[in-house]
Amino acid sequence: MTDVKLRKDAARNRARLLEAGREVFAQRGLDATLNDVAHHAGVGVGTAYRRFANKEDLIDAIRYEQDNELEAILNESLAMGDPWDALVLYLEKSIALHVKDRGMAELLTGRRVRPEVQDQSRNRLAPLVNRVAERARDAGVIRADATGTDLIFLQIACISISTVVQDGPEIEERSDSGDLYRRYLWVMLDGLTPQRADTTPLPVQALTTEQLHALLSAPINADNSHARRST
Amino acid sequence: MTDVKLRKDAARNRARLLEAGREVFAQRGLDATLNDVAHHAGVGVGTAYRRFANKEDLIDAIRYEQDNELEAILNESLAMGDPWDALVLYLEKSIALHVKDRGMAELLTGRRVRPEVQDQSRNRLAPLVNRVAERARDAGVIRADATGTDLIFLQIACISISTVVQDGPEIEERSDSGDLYRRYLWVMLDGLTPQRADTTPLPVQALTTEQLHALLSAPINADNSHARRST
DNA sequence: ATCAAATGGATACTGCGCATCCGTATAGAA
DNA sequence: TTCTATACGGATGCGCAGTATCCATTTGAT
Repeated sequence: MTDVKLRKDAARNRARLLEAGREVFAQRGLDATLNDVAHHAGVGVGTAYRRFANKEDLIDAIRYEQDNELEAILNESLAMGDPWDALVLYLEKSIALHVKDRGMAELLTGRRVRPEVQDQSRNRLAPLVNRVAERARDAGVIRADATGTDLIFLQIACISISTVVQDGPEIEERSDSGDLYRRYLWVMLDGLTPQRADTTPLPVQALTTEQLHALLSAPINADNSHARRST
Repeated sequence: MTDVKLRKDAARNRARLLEAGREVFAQRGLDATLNDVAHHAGVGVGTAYRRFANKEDLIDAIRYEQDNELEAILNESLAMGDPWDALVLYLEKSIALHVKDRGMAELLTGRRVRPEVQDQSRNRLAPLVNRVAERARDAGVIRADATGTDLIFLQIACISISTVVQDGPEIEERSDSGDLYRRYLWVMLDGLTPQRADTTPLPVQALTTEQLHALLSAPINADNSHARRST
């Protein structure tokens, strides 16, 4: 991962920048400046640009760390005996992570990254997510047509709700509303339950893992937040 | 609404601009330029700025029209005999509208507007949404603790999912994936069902209408897309 | 002691969205 | 038909924000 060998101070500053990057991006989103990160790290802008050629590089490095955390959650989930509890643990923990980290959320929700990074990330995590879904399905605790991609979209939904809530002001007499997304997480979990599956089949098929991947792998877009093809 | 009296050509251009604004914002989102709208309307930029002092004014005017459409859907829903069908009709139609209109979606999902406009819009629509929820609740087709604000967040969730899907490329051999959000709409509808309500109470209370309103009424932010308080 | 490596931060550059300005054209009243 | 207030078009100026560089100075390693 790290290049060859760095001088002691250089290595220290690199670490500081990574740390600062995580904090700044978590709080202000990926639109934060590399200059911002440098300041937050107590380091000159020049130094920042020598350690990471551009913001994208820093983001890639951070993403690698984040993927480790997600993988840990998935492994913890898969180690559990009860498939339902495993499913719940994964969703709750993964979503909580994204909700606390705006940058991470943007990475999941559409922000384009270098395709190789996207691919690597996916190859590592997707199979685990699929297995979580599979176990729950085989155990009959979720409807038979539920898939791993459903879990992803379910997360996206919850995170989006949380974003809307967080962008607003603190609500009077109820500042704990950062939890609100959990209400809808549980509505959806109830909806995944097999009970009603026979009476109301879902109107649209789930995406396959490949389709989801294709969806999230559009050509990298220098422009950040909300790209859109023009007419 | 319209000022006093406009010269014939001026009135015509105003109408064209409104029309063009709807189209452009629907397609490219509210970040599109007033200059863009002017060109799309086949009108000079100067004309655009004479009819609408700034982009915000144009958006307000458009929003008024959109609220009419939403109100129509709500009335159609409330006129139906079956509360469940009414609920489904409202959600399906309202979400479909937002999915086809990126600007409208941004208006619902966090984009700040002039408080008066926000208030007016809310005072018109919120009671109707609440009534849709109330009817379904009283009929026992959704869990007893479901509220109108739940319907709003459910919409936000679906719209967000759709946004993620749309921002990606067309999926091979399945370009109809614009419907994917409906899969999750129905998962959530199943989740609202009273069946499981007794075994698993939701972990977080719904917001009251007032709380939701407070949430969506942050001080107007000149900056658009994704404002966030800094440290 | 020596020097390659690293540092900091002022600053140039670039691109973009907003809005104005003014010479020209037109509606519509007299 | 004449006349003038109104409207038109679009080139252009302004300001801002993010990116990245440059270079005089300091620091680490041998």
